[in-house]
Amino acid sequence: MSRHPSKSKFTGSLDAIIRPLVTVDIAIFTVKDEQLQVLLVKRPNVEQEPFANYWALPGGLLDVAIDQDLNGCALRKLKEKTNVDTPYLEQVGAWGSNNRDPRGWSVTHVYFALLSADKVILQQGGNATEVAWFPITNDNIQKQLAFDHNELLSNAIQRLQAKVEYTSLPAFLLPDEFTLPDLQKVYEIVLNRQLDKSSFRTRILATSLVEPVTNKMRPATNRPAQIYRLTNPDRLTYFPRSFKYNEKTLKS
Amino acid sequence: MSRHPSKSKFTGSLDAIIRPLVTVDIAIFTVKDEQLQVLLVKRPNVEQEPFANYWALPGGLLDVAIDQDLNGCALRKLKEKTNVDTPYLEQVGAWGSNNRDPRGWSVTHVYFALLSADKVILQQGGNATEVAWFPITNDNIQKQLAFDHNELLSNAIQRLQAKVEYTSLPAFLLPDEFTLPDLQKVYEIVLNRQLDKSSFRTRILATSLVEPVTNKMRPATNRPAQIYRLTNPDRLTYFPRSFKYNEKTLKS
DNA sequence: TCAATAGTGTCTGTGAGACACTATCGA
DNA sequence: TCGATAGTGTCTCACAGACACTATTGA
Repeated sequence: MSRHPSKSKFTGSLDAIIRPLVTVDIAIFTVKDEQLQVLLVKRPNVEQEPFANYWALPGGLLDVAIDQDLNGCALRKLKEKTNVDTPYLEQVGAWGSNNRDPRGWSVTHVYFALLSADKVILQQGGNATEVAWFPITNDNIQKQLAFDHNELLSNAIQRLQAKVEYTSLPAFLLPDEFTLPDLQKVYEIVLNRQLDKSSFRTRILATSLVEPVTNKMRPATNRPAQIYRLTNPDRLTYFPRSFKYNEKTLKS
Repeated sequence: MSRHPSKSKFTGSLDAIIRPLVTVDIAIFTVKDEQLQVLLVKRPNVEQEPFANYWALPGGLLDVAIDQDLNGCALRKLKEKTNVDTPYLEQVGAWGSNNRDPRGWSVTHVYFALLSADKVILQQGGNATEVAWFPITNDNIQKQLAFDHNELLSNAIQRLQAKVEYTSLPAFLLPDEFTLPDLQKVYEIVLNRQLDKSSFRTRILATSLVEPVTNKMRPATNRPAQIYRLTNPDRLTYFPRSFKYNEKTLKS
């Protein structure tokens, strides 16, 4: 296949086809102040831009001149807002219809990213758009967002929570070095429920997810905690069972 | 939001944006001849159509005039090929890049559908395109497909197999009435490995997935089998644990 | 010594897997 | 009676959850 086929012999027949708008939106999550938070941007108040002054997921139009692929587009938009370029990034899905954007038929591609709060430098600038963290409470955001972004965010949260039940995803929300109580706390924040300490530790230590940083303890006014780091910072660990495994049927 | 916003006040600014091609491709699975099979169509041998005579996943361009949303587009294309209009349908994800289609930047939205073979009427007609079932052997298709469809299909198969480990998905590959040995057989075909009869039956009957059709047995030259049907034909059942749950880490 | 948090041990329950066993049909 | 497949019972094992217990620090 040709890489830049703009003058390919195949282009002719498709020029007449009406193409929908194609966008990417990202739910960027972090844990700050003992809460799961998501990054939102305020939409500009300018002519021809719908949902002026509404808060929205960061994202926007795919740029066929810049973006090589969909993931690259998501990474570009993430970097513009947070200056982070190697997050945990996962595609949640695509939503497309003739009525989700007043400008016409549009398809958006939703990603979620997980970041440690200490790695983010919020880019409050550029075109004067505001950028801020908002807490997720009761597994949702308490705010009316632009477009169908409430639904998109809700799906991203559900995906996140579902995978947290049986994977090491929350580790990507922490700094490089952390204690097991830190890790448990992040699980509890994302899942919005308490976990048992003993079974949590057994489960984590039964895998090779983390390794202790030898002779490094977190000092405190109580018993100090062993400091760990990820054995393989790019690997997602799957646990043999889900944390809770006693509900049976869900909607198709 | 306006439903048909072609004359909206917001349209003006976006006319200059170069938009990628937007398509939908579907991996339509069934079980026939004791094999998992996928429906493929042969690409036409006409001017300006890339990959002439290659087999491909059914699908193609989104039509903003006909399709209300992405799922609707997938259902339309499914119906065109199989005449089925209520399959199990699930979005696998989106793949978009500047080099996956020689005609230019394109995004495709991959779905998989599960059908009982007895419900399908293959539409061998119209524009003389060939349509046929191809078996999945060794968890893959042994054939060079058009575009990046080998990769798309491979992802659909992986998603299917992963979910079969802990859901009732294979039930959608069977006729309305079936026996438990039938159901176990379909699991084994999709997973490409044997399952233990006793634990399989315990697991299925511990849920309300199926109900017996009273006094209806499948006659045979041996002990006849009880016939069951789905308690709720549109519901997907999740089992408390995966069939196999002893592998630990996978790539991020 | 005490408060506070880190970390361990022990017991229970659930459900998957292995596998031997019984049941029921037609030929 | 026998072959073949349907269907059951029993035992083991892994792991989540509950919860009581011990360990280690600074103030």
